[in-house]
Amino acid sequence: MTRHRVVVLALDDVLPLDLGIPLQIFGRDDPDSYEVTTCSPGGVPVSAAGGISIAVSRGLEALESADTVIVPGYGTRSWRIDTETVAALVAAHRRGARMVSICSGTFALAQTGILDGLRVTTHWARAAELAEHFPRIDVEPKALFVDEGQVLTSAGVAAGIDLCLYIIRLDLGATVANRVARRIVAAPRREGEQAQFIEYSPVTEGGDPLAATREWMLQRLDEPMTVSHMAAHARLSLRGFSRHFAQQTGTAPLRWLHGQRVELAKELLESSALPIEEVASRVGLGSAANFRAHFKRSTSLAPQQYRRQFSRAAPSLQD
DNA sequence: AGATTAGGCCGCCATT
DNA sequence: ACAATGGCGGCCTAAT
Repeated sequence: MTRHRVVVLALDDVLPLDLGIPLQIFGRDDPDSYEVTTCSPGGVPVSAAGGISIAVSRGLEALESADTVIVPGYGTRSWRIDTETVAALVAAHRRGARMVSICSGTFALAQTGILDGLRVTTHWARAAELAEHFPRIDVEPKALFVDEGQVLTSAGVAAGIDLCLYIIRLDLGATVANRVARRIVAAPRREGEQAQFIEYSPVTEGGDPLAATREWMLQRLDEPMTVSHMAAHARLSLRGFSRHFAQQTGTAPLRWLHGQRVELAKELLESSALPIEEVASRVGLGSAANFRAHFKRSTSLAPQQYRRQFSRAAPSLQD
């Protein structure tokens, strides 16, 4: 059997985690099945990640012979990609190559037009942005991953693992997929249509009746919110709500909310190039000035400093 | 930066 | 007697 050529397109200089996932999953153990390489626009060297040593840097011409193209998350600076990269992706797709994205990698595929009319997903914090810029795409914010046949997209990096395992199951069957899952210590299977937030909330033990209200709050982080609103949603008195909330989370409602807003802001700062004002409004902290104050208080870093810190090359992971 | 105002937090107590 | 509740008021925090 000829080997199936998997080409991972790196759009940032180094992205150990996202890039490492397909390398790990397709790259070892099954040398008879997959030949895995990386490439990048202009052939700029890419650090291997996750303890893998198979990364071979090539330019976009590598996409010409790919059977599967995987675009991992990228874009700490901007999600725009150049026209050569777009053309290479379009050509690969037209040739029949299977197109896969992980996390914000979906933004690259979106620019090529090959997602138009299809159901896709990306990281939940950026789903609205994707839908806004690419109105012809049907963005499914709650899926872990979406299989549209030739095109498969996945949410955050954890969902990228699920998608890669799913693809191996399609190609080589459940036995091989389960063996790979065991090797990388992943759950052998999570369904693509399962709600995406599950991976972000801690496991809820029994006796956590406000979990639904917290979830409801998380989905409305960009809107104004008062404790009265929360209490109304939970159908409790103000006093009762505060009391239960504190008991279940260890902090008061507003404090918890602020914490969540800052967490979302970190996500956006790391994974997008959105201006500070836009981030401020998306996380429900109103003006940029107010946002800065909050952000600095809980991270002791200004938003821009934080972003800079994370757009630098991250340290390589070992496995 | 300081003042203003709305809203939040929490101890306390009467009620259930 | 006990536990949970909900309202009140004083003090604190957030936001403009």
